[in-house]
Amino acid sequence: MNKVGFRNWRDVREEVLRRIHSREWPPGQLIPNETHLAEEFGCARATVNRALRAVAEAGLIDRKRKAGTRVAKQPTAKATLKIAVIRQDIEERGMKYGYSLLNCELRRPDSTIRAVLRTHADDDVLQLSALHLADDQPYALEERWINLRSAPDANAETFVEISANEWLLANIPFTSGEIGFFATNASRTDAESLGCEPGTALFALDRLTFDGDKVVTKVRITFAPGYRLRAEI
Amino acid sequence: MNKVGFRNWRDVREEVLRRIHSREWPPGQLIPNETHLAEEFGCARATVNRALRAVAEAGLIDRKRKAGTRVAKQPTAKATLKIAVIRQDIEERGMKYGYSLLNCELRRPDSTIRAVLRTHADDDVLQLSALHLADDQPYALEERWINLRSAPDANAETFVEISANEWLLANIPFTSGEIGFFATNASRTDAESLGCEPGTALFALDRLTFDGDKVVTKVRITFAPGYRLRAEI
DNA sequence: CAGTGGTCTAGACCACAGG
DNA sequence: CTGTGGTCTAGACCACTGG
Repeated sequence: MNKVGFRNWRDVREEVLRRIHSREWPPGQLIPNETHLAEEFGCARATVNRALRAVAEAGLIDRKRKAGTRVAKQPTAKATLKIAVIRQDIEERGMKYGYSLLNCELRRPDSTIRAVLRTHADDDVLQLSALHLADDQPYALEERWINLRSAPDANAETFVEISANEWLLANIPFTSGEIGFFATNASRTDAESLGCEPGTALFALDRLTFDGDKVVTKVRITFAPGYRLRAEI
Repeated sequence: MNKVGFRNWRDVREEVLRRIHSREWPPGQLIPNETHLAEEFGCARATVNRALRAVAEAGLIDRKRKAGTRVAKQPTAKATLKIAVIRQDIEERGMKYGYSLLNCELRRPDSTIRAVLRTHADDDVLQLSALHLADDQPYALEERWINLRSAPDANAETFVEISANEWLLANIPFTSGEIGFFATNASRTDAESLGCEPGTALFALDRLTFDGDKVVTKVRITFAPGYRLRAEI
């Protein structure tokens, strides 16, 4: 319990991580409270708090008022994915970005889409599909429905020069979203657009975007064969 | 510029988010510095800092010393995935968890695996495959290689009662990892294990786990048809 | 009820990087 | 060089919750 004299919260965090990693503080164990650690480390309690908060965010400890801080039994590995604009994604890989609008029209959606977008029965929605290219090869197919009540300005856009993906991000604010990843066998039209055989396993995602409780847009992005979504833990 | 008297950093964060969302602070714009905002909000600078740090972590603003704080032009949507233990994943969906070890043996790996695990040419590695079941139906296939230099105790385990997935998490510390998600057509053996037709599109992930610079384990998890990985933005 | 983490404050110094 | 965010401190009060 000697004072060590750590200078900043990162040092404290590293020391805490070391103790967890070395099993000096084994999984499930209650660790000393902030005041004790501050004394031991020779710093202010706020500094210890900052460090422990960071470790807690990483999922390695669980903190509860009164109950204290425990080393997590099963550190929940959290992978943070940056969902970038597709163009950015491609350019970061050092490839040339290309874009091609396949279809764009106002439609009266079926009840499934209507339910998802939370539109009225007599609302039209903008439905479009487009292809994103990397080095002139198909990269991803974008199929999108835009709720014109949430994004009325979209009606004035042709989406020929700029993809809906980028236009929406730049022009329509959103507050939250849901995203789901899955695998799907290429349909005949998928295969045609992406230049692969029907039945090929394709990585795809569905994303639903909200502005408050209004649905802005629903999009499905189906990637060309071989796509991998990477993340770090 | 009246004092508003926000009480805590969450209030400050909400106000900042509101201004960004309403375009009062449009994308790309420089926002007032912490001292100004603290005055305006009638709180300490540390409180403003706490709030802005949270907003920055969410990807909505970019902060640089001296350059100040700007509203991000393209808010990088960040989805945080909790990669839970499979059993936990299944139980959280209210289903009964089952587990069945298919194979477990010491092997001299081929050069590809050896390179990935960073083992020596004459090191054996533990190779195993297992099936995870939900309500007695195949849920996911686990194919794993364990570096015995990083996890020597694994050699004493049979992995009949407890999956390697859980055993490793509970017994072998790790510091970081890489994860990749992709889609794959079911091979004949995949199809047999998971009870589907060969060729079916399956969602799969590869994960590589490190303890410092030592590789602990490489695992591929292939999910039964219909699996969706969900996240919120 | 009492102990723990959560937060705020006012002030200070520092590190970085723009101009 | 100078303005900005980054951080630390000592002390204080609060909110939650376990026992």
